[in-house]
Amino acid sequence: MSDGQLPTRERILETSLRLFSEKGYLGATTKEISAESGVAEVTLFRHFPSKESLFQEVLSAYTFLPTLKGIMPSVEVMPYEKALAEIARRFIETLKLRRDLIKIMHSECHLYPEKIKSIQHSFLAEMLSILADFFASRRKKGNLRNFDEFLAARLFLGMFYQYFITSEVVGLKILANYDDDSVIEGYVNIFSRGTRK
Amino acid sequence: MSDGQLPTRERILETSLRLFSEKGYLGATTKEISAESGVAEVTLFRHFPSKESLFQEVLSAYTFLPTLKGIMPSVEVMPYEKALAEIARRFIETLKLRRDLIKIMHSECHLYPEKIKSIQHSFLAEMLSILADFFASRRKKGNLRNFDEFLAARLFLGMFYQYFITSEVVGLKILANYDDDSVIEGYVNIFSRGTRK
DNA sequence: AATTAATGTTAGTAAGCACTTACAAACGCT
DNA sequence: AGCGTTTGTAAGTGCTTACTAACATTAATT
Repeated sequence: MSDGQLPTRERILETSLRLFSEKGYLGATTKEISAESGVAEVTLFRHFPSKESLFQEVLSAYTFLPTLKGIMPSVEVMPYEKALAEIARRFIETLKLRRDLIKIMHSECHLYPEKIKSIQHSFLAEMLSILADFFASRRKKGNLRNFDEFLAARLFLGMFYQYFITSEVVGLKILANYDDDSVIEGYVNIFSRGTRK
Repeated sequence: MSDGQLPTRERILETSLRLFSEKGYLGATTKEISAESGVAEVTLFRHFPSKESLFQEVLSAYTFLPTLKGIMPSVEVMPYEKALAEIARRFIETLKLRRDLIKIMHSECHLYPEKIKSIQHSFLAEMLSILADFFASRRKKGNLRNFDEFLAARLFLGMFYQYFITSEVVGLKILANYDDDSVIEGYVNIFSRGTRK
C-alpha cells in the first residue's frame, strides 16, 4: 500500500479515543489499543509512558472548542424562532462530530473528575455566555420578555444535550418516530413562545 | 453489638450498589465489596455465583418504579404552573433518592446495554405517558394550546433530568448560585408560557 | 557504506483479578 | 447432645493486566 497512513502517535491516539469511548478506561486494554493501531505494544509505551498519560493526552488532543461563536453572526438577522432552531441544529451537529469524546466524558467522568470536569465546564461556560448574550441582544430589540438569561441558556442547551445523549449515546429511541428536525422544531417552538413577549 | 444489621445478602447488595456507582463495574472488585460488606470474599460467591450476576441483581433489586403516578391526583386541582412545579419537584426528589442507581446506569450503560436500557426505557416510557395524559387533560379544560404532548413531556422531563445529572452526578455546579427551587421556577415559567394559551 | 532513529519480536515481570477448595468455627433447631 | 446451615480462614487456581528488557529489523539520512 502507498503509505497514506498517519504517523504512529496519531494513530494510537485515534484508536484510543475510539476504544476508550466504546469500553471505558478500564475496559480498553493497552494490548488491544496497540493491536488495533497496528503497532507493537511496546511502541505504545515508547510514545506514552503509561496508560493514564495516554488517556490524558486523548482528552487534551480532541478537546473541542465550541464553534457556536462562529455561527452567531449568521443568525443575527434571522427571526427569533428561526435563529433558535439554527443554533440548536448547529449545536447537535457539533455534538455528533465529537460523539466519541462525549461518550468518554459521559461514562468516565467519575474516574478523572478534575480533568473531565474542567473540559466540560469551559465548554459549557462559553456556550452559556454566548447564548446569554444572544438573549440579551434580542431583548434590547424588544422581542423578549423578562427572564434570567443564564437560566434560559442552560435550559435551552440542556434540553438539546439531553436529547442528544439519550438518542445518540445511550441509544434510547424513546422518540423514535421523530427525526432531529421535528424534535428541534417542537422544542424550539415551546421555548420561543415561553421567552418572547 | 446488638445485631441490628441486615442479613448478609442485603448487606452485600447495598455495598455493591454504592461501590458500583462510585467506581463502575470494572473498578469495583469483589474483594473490596466483600470487605466493605463485612463478609469474607467466599461468602459473596456463595450468595452470588459470579460478579456479573451480582451486578444484575443490584440492578433488579433497586429498580424504582416511578412514583409520579401517585402524585398526579394531588396536582389535579392546582393551577397549571403550580402543578408543573410540583411535578418537577417530585421528579427531582425521586431522582435524588435513587442517585446511586442512576450513577450506575449513567456510567455503565455501555456494558450491559440491554438490561440498563430496558430499565431506563420502562421508567421513561411510563413517566412520559403519565405526563402526556396530564397535558391532554389540561388541554380539554381549554388551558393549553396545540402541541405534541409526547414531545413536550420529553422536553419537560429531559430538562430537569439534565439539570439533575449535571449538578448531582457529574458535579458540575454551573448554576451554583441557583438552588433547586429557583431553577424549577425558572424552567417551569418558560415551559408553561410556551405551552398554555 | 555507515549511522541513527523508529519499530518489531520475544520473553518476561509482578501484581491484580474473578473464583475455588478444604476445613474449622459459630449458630439455631430438635 | 447432635445436626444442618451459615460463615470465616487460608491457601491457591489460572488468567489478565500494565509495563519492561534485550535484541533484531527496517528505512531514511549522512
